Amino acid sequence: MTGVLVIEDDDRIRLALLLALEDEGYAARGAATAEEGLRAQRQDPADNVLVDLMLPGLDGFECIRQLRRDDDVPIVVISARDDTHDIVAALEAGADDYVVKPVAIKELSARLRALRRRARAAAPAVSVLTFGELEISPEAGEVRRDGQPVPVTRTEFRLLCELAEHAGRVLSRQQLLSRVWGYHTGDERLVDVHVGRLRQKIESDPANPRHLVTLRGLGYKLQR
Amino acid sequence: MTGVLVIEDDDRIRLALLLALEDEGYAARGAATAEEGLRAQRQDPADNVLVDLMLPGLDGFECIRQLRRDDDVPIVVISARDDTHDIVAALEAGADDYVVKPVAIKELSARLRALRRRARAAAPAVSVLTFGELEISPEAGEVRRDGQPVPVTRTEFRLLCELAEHAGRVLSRQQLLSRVWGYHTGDERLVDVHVGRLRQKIESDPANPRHLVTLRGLGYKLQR
DNA sequence: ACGGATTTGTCACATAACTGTCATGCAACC
DNA sequence: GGTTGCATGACAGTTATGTGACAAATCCGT
Repeated sequence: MTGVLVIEDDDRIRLALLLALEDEGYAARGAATAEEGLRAQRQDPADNVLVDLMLPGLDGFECIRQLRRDDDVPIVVISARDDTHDIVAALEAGADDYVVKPVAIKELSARLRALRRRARAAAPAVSVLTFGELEISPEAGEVRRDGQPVPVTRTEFRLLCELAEHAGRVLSRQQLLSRVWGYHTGDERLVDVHVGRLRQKIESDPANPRHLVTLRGLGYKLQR
Repeated sequence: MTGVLVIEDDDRIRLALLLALEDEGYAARGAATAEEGLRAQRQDPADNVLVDLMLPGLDGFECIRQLRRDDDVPIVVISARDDTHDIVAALEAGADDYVVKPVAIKELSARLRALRRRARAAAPAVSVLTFGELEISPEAGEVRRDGQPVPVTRTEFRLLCELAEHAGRVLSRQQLLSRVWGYHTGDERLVDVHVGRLRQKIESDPANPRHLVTLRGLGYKLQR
């Protein structure tokens, strides 16, 4: 089923849209603010996003930009204003289409379909981060060494991804604890243990790590 | 320079569009009939096509279909009629966008740009997804293993399609719940059960799945 | 509308896998 | 040489997953 996320602050309109979309066979979810919508999309990406321009807090334009930053999802603006400036600005910000409220659900649905037709094809090669003989693919949830899959646990994988995302930079134990575990306090030795386990799996000589290196007194970093 | 082909029978409007588009930095050409437009596009493909719906002879819808047959060019309909039926029909026929005359040239230009951003590298849509000995045909609603049809239930089929569409990527139980079942909350174990049943049917050794694999703590993925 | 067959969702349980803590020992630093 | 920081192995508690059983819901032909 195709998922749609509706970001719209007016409860009545949002609900109406959600119901109409579900009638059309979509799995529709709603968000009342840009922040909520961004969070929802990050957690469980929908296949389309509808966004109103006039939102409390973060406005629609900014919302679009942030959605675009880490996602290629088709974005349709639903606005009450039929104004060239707004339309151009929204499209420039990264939106794919702009419709003016009120809009017939059939039209909306057709526009979404047309967009997905485009988006699908332009699609997907799973991205891979490479560190010498190491390959890390966050999307595939997979780590390979010399092309061979390496079984890593969830925590190890998250830790590795975190380090890979900031390749070449030191991350302190505190930073890792907070980003990987969500702890904002806790025993920093925990990080050591997991780094150790990870090394056993991804380093050819775990005692003399080449990629996952310690910076005494600072933390760890992943290098090429 | 970006080329645009304008298919519009009204000389005044066509000329006005051509001039405005050139002002915007496009290399614009015109055609007064669908036949002429199709010929022009075949001979020297433009990067975008604008087409009016009301054309003498071959009408706009048919024109779009024929353009689509051998070309993946972004097509924008420019029509005088703001009618849901027309919009839906045009998009279904293969158009990418539909704007109502008169339209601000800045808006048109922005829409063209947004479309080109999406324009795909020609990739014929595959109707059968293959994973080793497994064949999944979403359109035919059929799954085969070594060429033999495998009876799967509707839920299993949707689940399989969802995984197949995102081949090689992990999908969390949440994502699957929301995309296959439309639940946005619920018991994640439900996914496990159906994955298990699916494995019984599509894996040669269900206890050691080769395609429908578990990523502990992350979710499931389908791989080749 | 009815009854049987199929499908779906829930539950409970077994088990394998993972996590965090701790203690110990080594290495680097001053 | 003393101190601090780090690596590592062991271990027990916790969690995640696979699976069989079962009841509710749905489908389907009559």
